[in-house]
Amino acid sequence: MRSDSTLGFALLGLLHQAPQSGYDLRKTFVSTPMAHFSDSPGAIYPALRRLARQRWIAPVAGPQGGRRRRLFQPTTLGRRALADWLLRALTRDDVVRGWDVLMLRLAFMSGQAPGAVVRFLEAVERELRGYLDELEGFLAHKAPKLPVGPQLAFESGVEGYRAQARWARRAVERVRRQRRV
Amino acid sequence: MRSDSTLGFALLGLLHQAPQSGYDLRKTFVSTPMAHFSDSPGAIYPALRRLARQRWIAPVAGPQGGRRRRLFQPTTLGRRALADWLLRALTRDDVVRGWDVLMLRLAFMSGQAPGAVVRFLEAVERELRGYLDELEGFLAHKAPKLPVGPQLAFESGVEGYRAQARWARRAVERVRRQRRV
DNA sequence: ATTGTCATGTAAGAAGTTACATGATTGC
DNA sequence: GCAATCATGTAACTTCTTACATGACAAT
Repeated sequence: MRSDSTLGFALLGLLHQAPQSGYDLRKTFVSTPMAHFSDSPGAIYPALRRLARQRWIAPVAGPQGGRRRRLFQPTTLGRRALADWLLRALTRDDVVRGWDVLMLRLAFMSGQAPGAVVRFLEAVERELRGYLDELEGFLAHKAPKLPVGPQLAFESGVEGYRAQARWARRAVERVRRQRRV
Repeated sequence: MRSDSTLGFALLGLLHQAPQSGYDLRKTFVSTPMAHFSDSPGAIYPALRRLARQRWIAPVAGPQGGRRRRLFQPTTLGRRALADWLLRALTRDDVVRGWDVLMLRLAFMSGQAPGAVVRFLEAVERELRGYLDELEGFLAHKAPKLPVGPQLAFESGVEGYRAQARWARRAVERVRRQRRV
């Protein structure tokens, strides 16, 4: 049992920051601009049960009295699974089709081994440059023959990847500078 | 019956360009860089059956002999449904969370009423600017207090929306110029 | 006491994934 | 004849969505 949905890892990462209830997690999803997860109880409570079933999280004794709240906390196994997921080697596919997931991993990565963020960002930039080289070929030779609609849609994609590559470059420099201090 | 999954509309749009078989559509998905749809038969054939069941597409008599192939073609009802989907009014949510779907709509929009593409792109830019205004507020006041990871992840998002806004601006100008000729 | 909101949950169904199954046809 | 591949399909499973259900606490 070494896998879960993205939602599962998002919950695991948030619980790693602080033990919380399902209701707390839902509130985080509605009030936070960074990730676009659903706040539906039909997704969150079953996901929490999945995590609990495979012993990645466990209930914590909360404050007695007041409203009923079930607080959860990652287990040792869960922390290891989170670290594995965060530090997993990057693939081209992660960068091309899974940008949101990558940014989720980046957001949770601060607490991991020093240097992990730098290595992660360097890998992101490397894969992006590689993919952009492929795209430039298509852009030069085949894209001009397309109708306006598809052509614009394709260019939007290319511009997106370019922007991400620039962002990655600056991010690497910034994190390197910070660590040196 | 006025809805379907994104995959359903992608198939409908491709069938509108030319009657094809499920196998043809799968090949389009693997060989085309613009949309990242799955080529799995377990997704495509059931989706085609859904479309056929609600009378949006119908089988066409293909060339006799040769391999067995079931060609499909949109019905009048299906063409109308496609047009409705393509020309549907834009929401903030379409732009913020559904970029890929928007670009799919743009790619299929060439065949629709003249001016549709311009109006579409103008709406995209308008919604993007509005959302960016919201983001700038967060970026100035709350983002600096975040840890590096979340901060970078957030900035990546902002950079993405900025790039899309620039792209939309240029796209509007280009399409306007073309139409004037 | 009653009403609202907090907090957790479940049921039914949609859609996609992986993996397997099945013929038919083509190329050699 | 036989292997490869073309082409369609199905089965089991996972996850998420929408909508409803339930009860406990809080405020008045």
